[in-house]
Amino acid sequence: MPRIALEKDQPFSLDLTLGCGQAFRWDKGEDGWWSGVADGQAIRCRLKAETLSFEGAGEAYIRHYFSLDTDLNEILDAIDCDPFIHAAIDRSSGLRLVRQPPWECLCSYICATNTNIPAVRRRIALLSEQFGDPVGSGSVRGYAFPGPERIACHDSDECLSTCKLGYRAPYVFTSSRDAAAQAGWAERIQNLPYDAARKEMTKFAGIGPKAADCVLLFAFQKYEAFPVDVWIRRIMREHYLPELPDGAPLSGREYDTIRGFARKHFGEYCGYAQEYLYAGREG
DNA sequence: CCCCAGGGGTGCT
DNA sequence: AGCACCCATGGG
Repeated sequence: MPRIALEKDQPFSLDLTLGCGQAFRWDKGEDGWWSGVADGQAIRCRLKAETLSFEGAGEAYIRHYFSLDTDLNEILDAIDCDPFIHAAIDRSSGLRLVRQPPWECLCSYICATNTNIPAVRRRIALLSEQFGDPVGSGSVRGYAFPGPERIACHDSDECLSTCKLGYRAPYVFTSSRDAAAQAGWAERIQNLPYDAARKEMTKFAGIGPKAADCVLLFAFQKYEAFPVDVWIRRIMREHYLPELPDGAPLSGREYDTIRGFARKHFGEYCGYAQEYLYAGREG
């Protein structure tokens, strides 16, 4: 079993990283091992003391996926600018943003509109079982997330009817056609600055400002992105922007107010601040 | 039965 | 441009 010895001064919590809701394909078994599929690899891993054990992927991929090359302390120092975020950082120390496969991430956040995390996980699992290839062997098995062409090759979004996507099915289908038609879309987005990348992302069907910010943060490492959902909005109103309305639907203007405040207050890594705030929701 | 959820598209004004 | 309304599904 391959292992990675973590550097002493670099905090890393596997539980917080995989359990915070940024990725939808990981499960923690009774034995304490996490299992999931990423980039067509069925992976099992466990963190004990300062050692990350893993199988199913190469060391370079594991380091890349978990952003182990990122100096987390530098980022946390940068966003640690008030007592509330300081407490959130203390509470969730070691949470890292992973590097998700772009297409899977895009699809995941189309499926994440107006719903909850368990339902999103089910939809992504169904899509993988329905359209993806079985991968792995022995104790590590699963289904690869299907490339866009696996969905785009069908005649209509009816092919998605078993995946419980509801009104999101036509969005997934249209975005599959779109992504399949332009092979280099992810590299193009990756090479754009945040604002331009965000504009490009919202051209995909079913991707609005919120979903675009999630994909930019979780798949493209655009740490200036600050996704605002009902939880983050509540936290920001209660702790930073008391003048925000309570109860009314979140308008585009209010979204930009919150996003703009966060960018100025937390700085260029405000996306990391968002995830630490989100991880501490409900308590 | 209810209300809520990591919202976006459409259409009206 | 800003706003109202609809969307289909699942969790609690």
